Amino acid sequence: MLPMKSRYALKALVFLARHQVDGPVPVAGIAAAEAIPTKFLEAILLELRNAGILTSRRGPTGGYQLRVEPSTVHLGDVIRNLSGPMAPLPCLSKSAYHRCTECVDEATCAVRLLMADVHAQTLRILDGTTLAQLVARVDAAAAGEAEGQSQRCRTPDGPVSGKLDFID
Amino acid sequence: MLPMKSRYALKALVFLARHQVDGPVPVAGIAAAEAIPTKFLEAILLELRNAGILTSRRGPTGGYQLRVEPSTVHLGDVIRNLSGPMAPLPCLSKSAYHRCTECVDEATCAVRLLMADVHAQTLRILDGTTLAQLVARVDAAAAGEAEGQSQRCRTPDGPVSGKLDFID
DNA sequence: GCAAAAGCCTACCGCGTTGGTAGGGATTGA
DNA sequence: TCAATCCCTACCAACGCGGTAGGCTTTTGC
Repeated sequence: MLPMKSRYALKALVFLARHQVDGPVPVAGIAAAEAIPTKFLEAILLELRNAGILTSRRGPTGGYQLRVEPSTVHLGDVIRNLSGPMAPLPCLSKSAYHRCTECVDEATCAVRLLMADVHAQTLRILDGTTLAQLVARVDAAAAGEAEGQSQRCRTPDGPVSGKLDFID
Repeated sequence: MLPMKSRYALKALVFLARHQVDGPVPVAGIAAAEAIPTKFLEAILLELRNAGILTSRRGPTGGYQLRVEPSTVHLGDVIRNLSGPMAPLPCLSKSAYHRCTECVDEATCAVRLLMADVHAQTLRILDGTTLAQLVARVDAAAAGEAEGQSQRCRTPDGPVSGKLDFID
């Protein structure tokens, strides 16, 4: 499960990308628009600021604002900054690697071989997608929804999106 | 993070696939070979038995044994049975779907759009890989290791395995 | 210069899940 | 009948998650 912290952060970033021209947006405004607990969001935006993604201004007319272009914000970094490494096994994390105590031989560990693929695909998507691309996809989805789904699957430079039909 | 339950289960299944001909294998034997706490593994194998993947026999010469062919065991099902749905968001799970309370519009939710791809790829790999294939990959890795890595990347009908170089 | 609006900082906390352990009962083969 | 093995119930400590509370600091507008 993706932690609430990361979910809220992504929503807030999309919101801020949309309101770039408006100057600083106060936390309360974002919280209200996206239905996020205000004080919790406060802590999240602070972390994003410390990560260099946002800037802040205090006092009336203050608030948060993107520091960099949406096209340079990689979503994997956002999640990593807020919720730590995404590796499904400690032995697959580069930034926080450590051996699985139970692993007899890492090179031939079945679990590791399997999850390495999962991890690679996850990173390909999350680090390969920027905030700008995500905003574009939301726009496309909104357009498709409004126009009665006439233009489905218009995912720009999009991921596989094949017709998978697995459970869960 | 993949829970220990699922990791242990996968290791045990690979072990059992290797020892199919030996008849039932006692829990203690698997636990010793794979460095898994015995009583914990006991509970796990019981669940796999209730899921129809294993059979058991009691008394001396008893133990656990695969009930079905390794080529019919899909690893996604193993993980689901032991650790529940794998969806990164509740609104992406088919078996345990429920709306995110904070989600204003599900169809245009940025987080959902993004994670849907991640989830699809995860399912493609985990539900698309069988126990038999996993055993084969372990063998291939062991062979490659022994032969001084002369035959790398021989992943049979394998996943992408491109040269990704992301952090974490 | 003062009030109000906003960000910043520290501390705390209930709850559920994870990763087990303990102990014993039920079966079954030698 | 003994011992190995599976089966079942109960319990439990530790940790992370998802917040909440309360106050301090900076800045703007009047």
